[in-house]
Amino acid sequence: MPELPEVEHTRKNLDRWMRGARIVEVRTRDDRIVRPMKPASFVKGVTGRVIERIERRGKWLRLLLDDGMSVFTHLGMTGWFERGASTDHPLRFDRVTFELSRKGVTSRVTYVDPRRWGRMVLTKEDLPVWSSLGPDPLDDGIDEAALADKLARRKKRSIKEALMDQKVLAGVGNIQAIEALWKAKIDPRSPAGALTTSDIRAVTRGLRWTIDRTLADLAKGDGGAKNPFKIYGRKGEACPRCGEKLERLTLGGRTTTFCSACQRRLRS
DNA sequence: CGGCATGTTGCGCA
DNA sequence: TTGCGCAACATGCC
Repeated sequence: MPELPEVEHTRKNLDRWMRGARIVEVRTRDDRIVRPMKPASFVKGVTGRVIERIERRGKWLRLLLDDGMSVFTHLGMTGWFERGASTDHPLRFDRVTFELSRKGVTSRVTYVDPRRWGRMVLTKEDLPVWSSLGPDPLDDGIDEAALADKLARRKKRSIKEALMDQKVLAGVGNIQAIEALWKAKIDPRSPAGALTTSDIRAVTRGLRWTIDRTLADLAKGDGGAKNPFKIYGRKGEACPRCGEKLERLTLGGRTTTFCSACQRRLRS
């Protein structure tokens, strides 16, 4: 599920579901999600704690506990959180289950993750990867001069790979990069160093556009039946802007949809 | 059955 | 030292 908009949506949910609640019981038998900690140690460490606040940076979430510890969480490719009642049947692919109590009201929040690429790390210190993240487009905004600097230092990388580098901007993933570059009319293969100031402005606007749009879709909460994106996953379909056939290639090991007719290929 | 998947990390090599 | 390409992780779904 998760790129920046989905994780932000998750943060809002967790804030409503968990903030101010006490963790009265935790269950996990999965030794991958909480690695390198043992499941039993994780359970012991969080049981009885009150969740004071939920933060997000890029695709990472952080639950701050009342004893100064934090649970850093990453959803990997297929993780999500779901709320239910303490009496519900366990969910398929449940990995970590929190039984909560707040003002005498009990509830359950379950971390679900079929592929188990997600993480849940209980620690007092900031996770190094959390500290190394670049600015968050939603929380910090996108500073075009700072972005230009970062792109200049990765001048030979494709612009798409550079945007997905979490040290450049935190939270931009495959879909958001594809959609933003389409909006900016820039070919994803263009070297990062070839973008002019106005190209960088166009990319910045493209990112804001796709992030806001995806967030709005999530807020509507309409089951997510079909692909809500303009070009992601639409190889072979007509470009919604110029009508030419959308193409696909691989960049940095990731599938990339684009329109060679209306996305300009920049050269350095 | 084959192919593909919204992410991150670590390794080997130039 | 730095950067790049790629496999690995584990499993579902079309």
